[in-house]
Amino acid sequence: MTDHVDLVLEQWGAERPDLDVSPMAVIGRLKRLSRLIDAETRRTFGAHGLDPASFDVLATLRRSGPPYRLTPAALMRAAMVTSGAITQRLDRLEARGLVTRTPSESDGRVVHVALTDEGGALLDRVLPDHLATESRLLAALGKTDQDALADTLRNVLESLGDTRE
Amino acid sequence: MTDHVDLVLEQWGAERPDLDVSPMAVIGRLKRLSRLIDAETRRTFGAHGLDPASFDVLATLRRSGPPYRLTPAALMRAAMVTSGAITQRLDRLEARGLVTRTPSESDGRVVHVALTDEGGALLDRVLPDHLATESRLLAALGKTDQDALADTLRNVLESLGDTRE
DNA sequence: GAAAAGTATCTCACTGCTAAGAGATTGGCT
DNA sequence: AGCCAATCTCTTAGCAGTGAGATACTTTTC
Repeated sequence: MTDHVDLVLEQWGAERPDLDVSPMAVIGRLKRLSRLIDAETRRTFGAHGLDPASFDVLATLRRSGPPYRLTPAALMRAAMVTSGAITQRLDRLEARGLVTRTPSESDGRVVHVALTDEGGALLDRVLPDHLATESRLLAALGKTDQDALADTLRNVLESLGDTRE
Repeated sequence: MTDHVDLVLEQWGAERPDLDVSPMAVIGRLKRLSRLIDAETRRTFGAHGLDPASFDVLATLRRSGPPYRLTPAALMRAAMVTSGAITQRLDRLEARGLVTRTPSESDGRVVHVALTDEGGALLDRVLPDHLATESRLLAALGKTDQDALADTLRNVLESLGDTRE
């Protein structure tokens, strides 16, 4: 069977046979799959009145465990976005009462972002649906393939410096 | 070794041991890797005065072969973006003289987008650098692993309906 | 051959991100 | 103690995308 990227590779092979375009077989597919995943998960979040960015913040707080509180800097690193993006995400979530911002007592530069009961409850409602969507997206692969895929991706991420924290 | 997603999985395991979060091992990594790839390739394009969106259009035209001409609708499908995004990309590229827009003679609804000599020359300058960047991003994997990864990703893409055209 | 359905492109309001930098605070160094 | 570099959060301008829909043209159906 062949997918869109196979067509792309054939086209390059015909037009630029002098170049080795084999990295595109992986990177091109990662990009396309990423877009598909994004579109699908966006629908799931939308059904609960959320967008991927808001879900990401709520989930990061939720999985950090009690007291469900992190700094904007920690959220920024977890989400791989700029500080400006986090400020805006928090503005939206705070306006909806899903998180609170409190100045730190020990460090005047720092703010503590905490999940409200409402925010936590909303996340717990969305999470099972989200996991079902993710699972459906990977349904074509058996458990062994999924594990192998995760391992391979971890190797690449580690080589690029994506470590814990 | 462990990466950021391993930490995420551990956290969910502690906070919500009732849920099966294993799909995140794959999907979470795809998302993070995609962001890293995007940031890196953006730098390569930037060195040539391009952005990923512009490169994408130029490359799609270039690999389509002579006469290096496609419709906005074809570009839209290849890039997986909305028609509005393509219109804006073409506005920018046309203003820089990298593509031309000509109304179709056989179908009044259709426009032909063609690569100019300048656009083709620019793409041919960027492409080797871009391939080098992609290759570097995957340097941690051997050829066998890369092939296996490409195969697995193709399986998933096909299962989601990502076919040739 | 006229009406209805479909297709292609573009427009526009809105959203969310980045890049650059400002302002405030902290901690290490001398 | 005092200074300087580093850190943290927020601000702002600008950019690129989406979603909904307008417009124009073509094809199908009766």
